[in-house]
Amino acid sequence: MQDGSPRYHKIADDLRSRITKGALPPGSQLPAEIELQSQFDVSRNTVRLAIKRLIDEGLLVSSQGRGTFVRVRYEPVTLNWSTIESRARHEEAYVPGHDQWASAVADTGRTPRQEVTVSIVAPPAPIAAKFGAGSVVRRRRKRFVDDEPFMLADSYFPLNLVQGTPLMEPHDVFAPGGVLASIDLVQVRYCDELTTRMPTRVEVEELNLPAATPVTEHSRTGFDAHDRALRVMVTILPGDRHVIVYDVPAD
Amino acid sequence: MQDGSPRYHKIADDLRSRITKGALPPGSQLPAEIELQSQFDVSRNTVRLAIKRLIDEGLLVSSQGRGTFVRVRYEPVTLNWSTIESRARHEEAYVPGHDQWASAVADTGRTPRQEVTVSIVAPPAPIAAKFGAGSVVRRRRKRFVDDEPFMLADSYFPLNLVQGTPLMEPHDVFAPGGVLASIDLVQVRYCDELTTRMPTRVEVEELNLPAATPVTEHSRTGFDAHDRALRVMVTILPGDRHVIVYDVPAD
DNA sequence: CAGTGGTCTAGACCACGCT
DNA sequence: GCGTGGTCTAGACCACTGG
Repeated sequence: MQDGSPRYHKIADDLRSRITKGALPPGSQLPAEIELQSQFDVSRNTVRLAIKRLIDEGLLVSSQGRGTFVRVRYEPVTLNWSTIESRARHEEAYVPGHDQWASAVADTGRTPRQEVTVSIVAPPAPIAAKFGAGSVVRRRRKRFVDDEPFMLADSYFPLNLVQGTPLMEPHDVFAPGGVLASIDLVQVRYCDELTTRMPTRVEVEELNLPAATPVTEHSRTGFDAHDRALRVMVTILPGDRHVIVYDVPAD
Repeated sequence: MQDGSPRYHKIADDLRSRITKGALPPGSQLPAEIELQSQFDVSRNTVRLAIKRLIDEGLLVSSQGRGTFVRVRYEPVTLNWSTIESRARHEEAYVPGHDQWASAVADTGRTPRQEVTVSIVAPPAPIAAKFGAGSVVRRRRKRFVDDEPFMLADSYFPLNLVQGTPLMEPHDVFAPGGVLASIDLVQVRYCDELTTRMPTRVEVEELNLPAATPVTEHSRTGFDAHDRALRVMVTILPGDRHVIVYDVPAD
């Protein structure tokens, strides 16, 4: 960069290149701010501006009382959304107690777990747009990996379709072909919509997200043979720990 | 929030609620920092911390000499990647000079444009993993909407497949069924991988991205009937202006 | 030119994690 | 208790935008 760029940019550039060159490997601790202050001969605030810049790029994390560290990336979980609810695939590869997400996590040598809460709610606007204004059942799943919060998955069903079924109970429901098949509703196609954004404050706290971690909001609507929406599943996938895959046939 | 939270959090909360309640609509200007300083009776740095927090959430943008404004969101462009290169679809809906991206942009009343540059390069690692180590042709497209940079799309082809074809020339190539069909190569399936991350500094500058704008990196690999990779297309989609759609048949 | 945000200083005290 | 980052102050000057 030119001479014209501010000092904290140059300090950030210096530290960034130390990181990408491997002189500061993931997990290693940066020199204390006081130390950097004298190394670069600037005030502490200027050091902090440089560090903030790298935190915003997702390269550093800092925590009060401990220090500032080069960020350690999660090993990503790969989810193939074109087969995740395939009936055919489930018949061939059904593992009791594991859906595809849990299997993908277990494949990386970690331990998946989920907490389920079920409630009857007035539908939020995007859900009402698909089902109409009637009450809906929300099955909220918070998914953990090695006991750390990892992702959120909310499923919405029209109340009249699921009342009195096992889906109303706050337990895991695993079944070949997915939860709807277990109550004799057949989805013949899905429509998935993906958007990418910064997390809300609530999501940051629920998922314990480090700074500069964007999320993908994945919304899947399942339809039956009469093009009636049976279910909407909204998944919040932190970008630092997921890869999303689709297999697409050409026609 | 409790009394324990820092002052700049409370100031941010106050401003955030003014924004979400509509008292500060998109595009409106915030009071100057000096003004907020006396309104909240804090130092200017504390005001700046609060503002930075909201910038990081994507709610505000500020520019030197002009002021700080409530961020105006783009009207998103919706891309359906399950039909974007469909031959069937192109035969029915072929518009000369428009691919699906350009059509999606035109649908929102804006004007699409792209700049194409072609070069022969050594393949970057993820590309080499799919094609092998031979030289590849990179067709880089920078796409604009109303003359503002909007997204990046790089296509990679093995050199031997495209040498001497129109794909080597730095012009738009539009054809029913896509560019490969135009040189008699037939892709029978695609594999798409999506990841979400913060943009690199280079992407921030190329795309003129506001702070707190994450990107989706979409990578599509096309295969022929012998499962040979014919092309890899890597697309960088800023999260504030795109919705990605997939239609998925159940099986 | 006046007014805005951007950069920078040199201090101070607080909150947290560790040992 | 010590060392870390987190919060906060009260200034200063610079760089850019717009009338």
